[in-house]
Amino acid sequence: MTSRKPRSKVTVHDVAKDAGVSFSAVSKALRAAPHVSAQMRARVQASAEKLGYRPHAAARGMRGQTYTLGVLISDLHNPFFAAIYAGFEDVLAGTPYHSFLGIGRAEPATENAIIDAMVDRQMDGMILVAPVMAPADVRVAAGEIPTVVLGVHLPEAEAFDTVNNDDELGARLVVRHLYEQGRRRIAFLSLGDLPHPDGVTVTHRERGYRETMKELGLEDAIKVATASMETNAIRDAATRLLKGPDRPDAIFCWTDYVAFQVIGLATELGLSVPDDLAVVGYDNTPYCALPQNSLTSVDQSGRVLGQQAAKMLLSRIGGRTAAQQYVVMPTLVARRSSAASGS
Amino acid sequence: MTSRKPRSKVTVHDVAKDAGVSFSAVSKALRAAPHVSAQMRARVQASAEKLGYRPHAAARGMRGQTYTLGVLISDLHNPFFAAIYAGFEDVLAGTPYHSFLGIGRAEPATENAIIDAMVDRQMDGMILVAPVMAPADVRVAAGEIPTVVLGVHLPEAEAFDTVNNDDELGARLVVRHLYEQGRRRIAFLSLGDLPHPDGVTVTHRERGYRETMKELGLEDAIKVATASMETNAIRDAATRLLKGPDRPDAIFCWTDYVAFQVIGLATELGLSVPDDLAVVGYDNTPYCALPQNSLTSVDQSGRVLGQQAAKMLLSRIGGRTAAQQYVVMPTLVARRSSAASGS
DNA sequence: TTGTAAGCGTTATCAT
DNA sequence: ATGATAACGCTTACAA
Repeated sequence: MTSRKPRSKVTVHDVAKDAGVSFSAVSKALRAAPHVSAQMRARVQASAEKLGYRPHAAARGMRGQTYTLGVLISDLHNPFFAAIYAGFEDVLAGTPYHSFLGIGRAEPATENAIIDAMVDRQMDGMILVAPVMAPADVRVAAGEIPTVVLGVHLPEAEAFDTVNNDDELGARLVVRHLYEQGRRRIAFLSLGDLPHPDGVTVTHRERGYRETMKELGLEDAIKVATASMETNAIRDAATRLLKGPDRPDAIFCWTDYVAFQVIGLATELGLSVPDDLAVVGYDNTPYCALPQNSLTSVDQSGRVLGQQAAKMLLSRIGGRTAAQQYVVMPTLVARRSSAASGS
Repeated sequence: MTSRKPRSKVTVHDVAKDAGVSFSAVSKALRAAPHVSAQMRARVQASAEKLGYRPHAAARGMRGQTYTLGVLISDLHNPFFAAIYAGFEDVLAGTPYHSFLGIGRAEPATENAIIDAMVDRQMDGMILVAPVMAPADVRVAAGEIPTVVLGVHLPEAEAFDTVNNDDELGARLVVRHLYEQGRRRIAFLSLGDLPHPDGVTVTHRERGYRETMKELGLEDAIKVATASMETNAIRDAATRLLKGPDRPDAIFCWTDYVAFQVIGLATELGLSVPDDLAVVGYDNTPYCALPQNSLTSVDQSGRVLGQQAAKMLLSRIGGRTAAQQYVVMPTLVARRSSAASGS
């Protein structure tokens, strides 16, 4: 049973009066600051509880912390981010912090504007999830408040921490799996129009793809197509692949949603998945498991990534200054979409 | 080209010194307050620009507005909310306001905690998207800051505005459409375990379903199953429907994701969609259009809902006190999943 | 251990 | 039209 009490604008002064102590004692007692007797703490807490005291975040922000963390997410559509955020909340649940999301729409200008807004609001820290802004700008932003970057490889980072899955390895797993299933003409469907491709996950996935193809002696079969996230762009790029010469017998898509589009298009064109065409995605979002997709995908355990990012942010807020890099190993989840052809 | 300048902690005092005026003049000039000469405004703006001045939101929050709006969203997984948020941003783009999201996880306690956090941070207003908390608590919350509720029917609302699609009509469209396609044993797969079902969209959809079934003389065929949003719960409920006696020839699912699960399960059970079973969803999310789903669904134009909610919130912040109710008409988007059987 | 006092950067109210 | 001054509610030295 939850029930809201109307906020009564109770201040430290009111609590102090009720408890019969000074207002600064209240401030200390409530934050469990040092040099406060247990007796004092008990009295203050009782009064605060009774009056329904809630600290005024703006006032706090002027001198101390706001207990607010910002999370910049590039795209609200991708269900993978929901998993990341869930992990984030797992860790924050036991703390006095609250988190709020800003949506960056995968535009550098928007991302920068949101970061400004977070800094202006004196947030205690922020997590940037798969930002597409310039790495140089990330560096500057991280100089303003404690920052953890998730989903961009910036190993030379000093002012902030990074959390990633090993995208190159994920791509390697995919290509080797497809090879084992008998595929040879394996194409990679990548993300186009990236303003700052360096370090971005898709760039690393492409590298893993290219290198593994070479290792397998398939250098001549390397084929990379690109498309922005608009439905039509994906459709056009996939159509060119499937109707062009040397039709691939497998398409590795940089993220699941693209793979779903490819499966749909292939079906429309009368191609059987997986007999005529194997399709693989990345992120292992919930839709992959649906039988009509049954999409092979790479799982990078978003929840763990989110948990790790939150832990690192808290420790950085706690005073750590040495940068940390966390990398989790992805795993391949094989489903029908990449079964051996003719099986 | 966007480039971040390091935040230099420039205050109104610094700007005042540079411009050679008093700091209070700066405050007024920058907000375009009345009784400020054009000359003064120009000088102040020039200095502010030069120094990279950015108002300190926490300090603002203590006296005036924070220019921060909160958006409470119940579930990050549902791509429909992305459309709503896009509409919201459409309107906010031309204003000095920034919006931040809190994720309520469809739990009343979490929702209340987030609203508290928003109020404590002195946000200027909030939009609650499909909250599941008690209507009484919504009322109390709305008494604290300007509020617009989207996705809950509360026509008696006084302290806040509401924005909705006509869920009852949406359900009517679905049932009549299925009837026209020759379906007679039409089941409704609803959401279970709702702590406060009154006014919630799914409740209205169920009502529309029941009433239309009666109007069509199908009262005896009314069958309502419920499932929470967990994958297993949906699967179990759908299995009971499809393996039980009097198997329905159509299932109307309260939201698209449930419908995708049903399509998958039906396929697994060897049932043809739409020949053996028609499936219909609600929200018309992007996945509906994929050929492997080709899901008939009800479009409630989330973007328009979001735009409307934002406009109403701004006008309420601007001083309006009379409550407003906005209702948009949904439309049915027919696809293969509900085609006439045997066609 | 507790209380006093000084800010934090704004906005708003008053003189001028 | 402009400038000085008093809040806003809190944290944090510093004094008692």
